[in-house]
Amino acid sequence: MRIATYNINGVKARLPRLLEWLDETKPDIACLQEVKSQDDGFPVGEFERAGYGAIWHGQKSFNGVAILARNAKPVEAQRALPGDPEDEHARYLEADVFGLRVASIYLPNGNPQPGPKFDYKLKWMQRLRARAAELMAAEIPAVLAGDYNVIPTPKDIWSASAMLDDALRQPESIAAYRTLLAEGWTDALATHYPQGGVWTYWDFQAGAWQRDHGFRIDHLLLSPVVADRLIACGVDKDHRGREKASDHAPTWIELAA
DNA sequence: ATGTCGACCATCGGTCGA
Repeated sequence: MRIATYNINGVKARLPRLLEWLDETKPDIACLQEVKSQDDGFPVGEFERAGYGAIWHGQKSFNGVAILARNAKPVEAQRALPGDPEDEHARYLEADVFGLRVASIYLPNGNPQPGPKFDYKLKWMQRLRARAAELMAAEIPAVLAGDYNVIPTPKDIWSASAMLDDALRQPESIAAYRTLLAEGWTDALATHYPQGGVWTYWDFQAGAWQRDHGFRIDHLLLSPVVADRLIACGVDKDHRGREKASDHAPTWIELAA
């Protein structure tokens, strides 16, 4: 079973590319972020024609997450991260599908830092930790997939000295991410590629793609029983280089049946 | 230092977020 996460940066602008990717790679589950569409503008019919059931949490202009499943409809388990009723951002969706609990996560970017956006990011990460701990305590087989907006180590960016002032590399952001790992979650790509050098994002600016100035911020975190089933993982890098591509590449894991 | 892109409002450019 293949599970992918893909920050698509606008579902309407990327729809042809997205349908092409689904057809070429046939993930069983696809977690999407930065849908950038209101609920009623989500192209559910296009996905259904492609053989994918979908649930989504939309928002005008920004954010927005979705979960697609091949020849199945995910059963929604949680909409929005618990812990702050005043948080209106559409950044979290959780569903049961194919015997797994799957979350699609669009973690706040947090720039500029310091500032209120960075404070929001760190509070959001505390809430994610609490939710993840609930799933862990209940021993639910789970995959927390998405754009974490965290560069976990210096091996996860093209230059160890790049972006040091950025919210994605702050010690507080990295510590919050590492706390998840310390509590039993497995970073699938980090486990499979300990040497690093695997990117999932290349900025649109400054020729970052052409220079391979990327970094790794799209992560799949696996609960223990799911980690035991991990047989392969990777990044569909060539999709980043196509016409009208997102600035992220699809990132995936393969689980033993 | 800068380089791009999508959504939106409301046009044909500016603003925001990334």
